[in-house]
Order: sequence, then structure tokens, then C-alpha cells
Amino acid sequence: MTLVDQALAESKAGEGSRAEKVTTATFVYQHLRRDILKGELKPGQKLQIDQVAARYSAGTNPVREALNRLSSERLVDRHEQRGFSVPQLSLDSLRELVKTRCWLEAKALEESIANRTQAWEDNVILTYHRLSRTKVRLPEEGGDNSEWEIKHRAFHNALIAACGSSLLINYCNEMMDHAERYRYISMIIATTPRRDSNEEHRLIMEATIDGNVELAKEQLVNQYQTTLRLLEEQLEIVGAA
Amino acid sequence: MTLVDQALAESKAGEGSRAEKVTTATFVYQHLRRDILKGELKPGQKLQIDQVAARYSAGTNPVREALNRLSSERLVDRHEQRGFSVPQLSLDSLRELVKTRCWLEAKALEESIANRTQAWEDNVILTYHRLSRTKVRLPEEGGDNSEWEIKHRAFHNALIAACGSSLLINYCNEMMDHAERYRYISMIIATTPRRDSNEEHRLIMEATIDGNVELAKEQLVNQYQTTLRLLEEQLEIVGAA
DNA sequence: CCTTCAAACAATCTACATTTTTCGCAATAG
DNA sequence: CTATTGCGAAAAATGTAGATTGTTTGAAGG
Repeated sequence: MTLVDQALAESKAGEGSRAEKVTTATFVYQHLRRDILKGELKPGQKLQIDQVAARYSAGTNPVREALNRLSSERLVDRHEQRGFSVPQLSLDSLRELVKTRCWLEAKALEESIANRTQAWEDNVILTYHRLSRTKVRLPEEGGDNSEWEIKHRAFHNALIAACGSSLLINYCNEMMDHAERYRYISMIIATTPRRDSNEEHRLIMEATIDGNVELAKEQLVNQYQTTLRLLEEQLEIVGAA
Repeated sequence: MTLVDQALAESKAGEGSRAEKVTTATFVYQHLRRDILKGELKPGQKLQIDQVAARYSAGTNPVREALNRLSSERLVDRHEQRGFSVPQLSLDSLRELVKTRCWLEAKALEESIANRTQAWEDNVILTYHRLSRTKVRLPEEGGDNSEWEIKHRAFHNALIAACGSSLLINYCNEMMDHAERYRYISMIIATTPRRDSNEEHRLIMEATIDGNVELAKEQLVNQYQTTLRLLEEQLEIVGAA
């Protein structure tokens, strides 16, 4: 199991010798998830058990477990007696996703601000600065953008961390996963010049730290709406071609 | 596989000869889910694979798949390398659950009302009437309350059905599952006289049909808060005993 | 062009092998 | 004498291989 050993070694090194043992099922789960989010497994593609098993050098059983977990998170479609597939992307479901994210994350941010503590504010500022110092890497330039993705997530998670509902945080995270899928296809077909998302994040951060609930929510929603608009343009160009 | 065959036969008869073939994994998933919601598998209880397999006369592999699905829905806890267990119930997590339900379902109801159609209104009224004509069955009287649970869910689902986000509807349903677990223990230890939940549902329904968003949301939130208060009293009595 | 049937393929399940954790009991340190 | 550590043995979770069941495909016949 070369791949597994390799990854285990990496994670040991990376996470400061926290030699977390991980089952094969979990290993497959994590890598399948990443590959679906990154678009390496294409939307609509069938996930044949044997192929997936071969891909991650695992047996069919752990693969099956991983797929079952992912199906409950809506990151794979499960078709009774006929296997699994990567869910399709569509403008409609993107619109629904963005709409729902705006509702839930705005609420979560509102609550977070209401429950503000010093530690929470510190973390918002910290994660913002880390994000602002990380460059977006385009696929053209040999792009592994995962560093930015991680810091981007960390910032958005910091914003809602104090909302007082782990359920809501989980739902927001699930939606971030889905959004990431769209972001990747957007980067691949990107035609428009990159916008300055740092500026948008700064506005959210400042309004949040100022305790200006309405403005913070507005900026957050604005960011998502802008992302949606850009994606809509790109997808329509592709659709028309 | 006596149990399976029996259940298949039942579902055929019950659902009008829609001879849906169901894998063993799905069968186990459905029954495990029901048994956890009904409290037949106790909070905190370990779910030993072999025992669960024996219980539903299935193999270990399908059981494992079912448990993995349920773990992603937070209806079982997964402990790497040491199996699965039924999640604990606690006042704190109940409070968090109710709080989050209020936020999300109120939003969903608001959107539903904004998108109202005739068909949607009809269904709200219909499901309300079906619910109001179904008696709550206490465990003392040989209580299988599943008929009421189904109609109760149908009503709450009808309220939010037009919100325009299948994601949000899914989240609300997941939370209904969790709430059901608390309702069952509440019924078992029920000391207080039953309240008139019909009246509460009527108020929600009427405000909704009137298009009175604020009142409808208030009534919905009220219902959940009342449920929470009653459960808090009951649990505190038990906790004190 | 639509059906029928069987071979090929793929999902699912069972049985068993392997790995890991748990638990009892004894040995040892405090 | 009590508490802690360190062994196995037993139990349980996880993984593999192959049997079984169901679905798809494509050619022959209506």
C-alpha cells in the first residue's frame, strides 16, 4: 500500500508527529473528497468501485464505506444497485447553493457578532491576515491553490465560529465544500481578470470587528453574490460555446 | 433473511405495489435509523457490528455501510478503530438543536411564504388537517406513535416546501430527526399532562395561510420553545431523581 | 424499429483473515 | 497495601477475496 504509507508519513511530518492512525476507509474518504472538490474526478463521472479501489490502492470494502459517507454529505450520488457517481454541477444548483449560504452564513455571522469575545475577534483578524498574505494560484502557473483554499476556509470559519451552534457550523462547512467544486471549474475556464478578493474580505472583517452586524452581513452576502455573478458569466460563455 | 423478506413484503403492500428493490445496506440503514430515533437503541449505547448484524439478520459489510451513512448524518458517532455508538442526548445539545431549528425553519418558512403558490397553500392546509385528526399515542397505551410522527413531519415539511432550497429542506429534515429522539424520551418519562399541540399547529397554519410572515415565524418559534421548556422540566426532574 | 435473451460487467454480500483495541491478571513501584 | 504498568488472551473492528445477485449491452429474431 504505497500511497497509504506515503500519505501517512507525510501527515506525520506535516502535523508535528501526531501519528494519528487512520483506517483505509478514512484515507479513501479524505482523498476521494479532495479529488471531487478539486474536480479531478469530473462532475457526472461514474465512480466504479473497482476503479476507485485501484486508484487509491485499497480494497472494495473501504471504498464502499467512503462512498457511503460521502453520499450522506451529497458529495457523491448513490444509485441503488447501480453504484455511485460524482454529482453534476449546474447553474441552478449553484444559485440555490449561494442563496442558502447567504441565508445561513449571514445568520451565523450575526450570532457570532452577538456573542463576540476577545479570542474570537483575535482569530478573525489573524485568519484574515493569513489569507491576505496568500496568493491565489492559477492552474496555468502550475496551480495548486490548496493553500489559499485552506486559509480562505479558515477565515470564513473564524467568522461564524462563535455563533453557538455546531450544527450550523457543520452545515456551513458542507456548503463551503460544494462551493469549492464550482470555484475549481471557474479557475480552469477563467477568462476574466482575477478580482481583488482581499479587498472584499477586508470589508467583511472590518465591519465584523466594528460590530456592525448589518454591514458585515451585507458585505458577506455581497461577496457571495459577486462570486455567483462571475461564475454565471463564465458558465454562460462555456454553455454558449 | 426472514426479516428482510417480511419487510419487503410489507413495503410492497403498504406503498401500492411499488416493488422498490432495496439493498441490504439500505434496509439496515432505514431500520437502524428508525430504532435510534425511537430510542430502542439507547443513547450512548455501543453499536457492535456483529450484534447489529444479528439484529437485522444481515452481514457485517452492509451494516458497516449503513453505519457510515448514519455517521455523516450525525445519527451515530464513529470512533476510528473502535466502532460506532448511539450519540448521547443532553440538555445542552437539545438547546443548541432547538435554537438552530428556530433560525433555519423560520427562514425557510419566511421564504416559503414569499414564494407561495396555490398548490403549496393547499398542501399546508391538507397536512394540517391530517395531523389534527391524528391522536398522539402515549407509550402507556401500547404506544406506537409513528403515525403521528409521520403526519407531524409532513406538516412541518409542507410549511417549508416552497422555500426554494433543497439544501435547507434537507438540513431541516436532519434536525427533525434529531428532535424526534428527544421527543421519544420525553414521552417515556412524561409526567406533565399532554398539551394541546393541535392549537399551536393551527396558529402556525393560519398565520402562514394569511401570509403573515412575522406572526407565522413567531408561532413556529413559540412551538419549539414550548417543546424545549417542557423537555427541560422533565429532564431536570429526571436528572434530580 | 422494438423485443428477447444471454454473455459480460459491475454492485453487493458473505465468509474469513488480519489488525487493533480491550480487559484481566500478575508483577512491580510507591 | 494500593496504585500503576506490562503483558498476553479474547473480543472487536477493519480489510480481502471471492461468491452471488442484479444491471447493462449487444446480437438475433419478430
